[in-house]
Amino acid sequence: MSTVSAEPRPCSIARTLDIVGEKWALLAIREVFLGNRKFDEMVRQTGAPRDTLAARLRTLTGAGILERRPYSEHPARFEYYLTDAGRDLYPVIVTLMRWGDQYLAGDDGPPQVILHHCGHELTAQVICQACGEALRPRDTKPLPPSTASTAPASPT
Amino acid sequence: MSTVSAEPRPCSIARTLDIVGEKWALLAIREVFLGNRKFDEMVRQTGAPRDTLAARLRTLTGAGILERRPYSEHPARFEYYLTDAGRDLYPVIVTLMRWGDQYLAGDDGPPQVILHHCGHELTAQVICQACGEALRPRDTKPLPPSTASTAPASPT
DNA sequence: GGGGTAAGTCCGGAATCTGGACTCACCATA
DNA sequence: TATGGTGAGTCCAGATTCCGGACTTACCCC
Repeated sequence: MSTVSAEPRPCSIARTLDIVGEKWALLAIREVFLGNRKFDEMVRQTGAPRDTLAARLRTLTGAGILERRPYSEHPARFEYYLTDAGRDLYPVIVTLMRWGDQYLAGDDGPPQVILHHCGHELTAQVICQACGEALRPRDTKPLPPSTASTAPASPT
Repeated sequence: MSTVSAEPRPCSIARTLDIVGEKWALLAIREVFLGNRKFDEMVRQTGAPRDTLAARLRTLTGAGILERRPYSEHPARFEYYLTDAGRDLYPVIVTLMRWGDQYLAGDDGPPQVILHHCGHELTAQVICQACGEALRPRDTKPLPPSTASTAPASPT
């Protein structure tokens, strides 16, 4: 029986992208990281259509990445804060940024520099948490998913 | 003069997302990292509409992230390979994956395990390249862009 | 009163996405 | 020889989403 796997690969990357895999979503998150928590400010800084941004903020709030907090009652006004899950997207943001700095910066260099508290400008690097070595694609090998998911939990 | 900055923030993240900031683009790249270089295989594994995937592959090829190489003449057949720029997207892929593993994995745990050549399952971690410390948002501070871009290269 | 700020919503046209069918050229099998 | 599969797309028509701009409501300040 060769079930020709009509289904796409189950994958954390795909799942993540279903939530944040869109330009304006990530840029909204970027703004919150930069400290801009207000709708209008995000519109200005990202250039997103107000409509679209409103939709994204709803999605992100619903997904538990942002939290919408009122800071004024009568003219109802809100600010967006990162949840823990949202803060954990920082690595995604900074790796995207690093790639852009490397491949898309103009003559002026990176348009935005981030300072690390160690005193240096931040250059994000990804390592293997176990051994601390800088990560290179060639040093990794995906395990066949069969190992984990086909076998119904038989820890032979 | 309050030029209300009608322009969105110049930003490496935004620029990067203009190229890879879409689900199917990143998933196509994921497939190539996993060793699936052929169009049909990518369609199967990602679930992307053929049309859309074809468009994304064109974009990525044009952006210098993938390279399209023929492996058969007469029925013209092609494979996609990562360029150096493409390989440098690995950090983005693995940080996305890690987030999904953390927040969206079901009871079965992460659907895809990657083995590092150190012998451990890969858990990607982002550090500051200068000091080696694990990166936390609170330890970073964006420099006002004025510092770098307004001043026309005066290294005072 | 006039202008600004703030957080959206509403609109209609434009662009994009989608699933499915189709193509064309080869190969393997019965 | 007929049948079916693989592979890399293209074509289509309908559905969805995106976009920019105008609008709303409620407050504050001068």
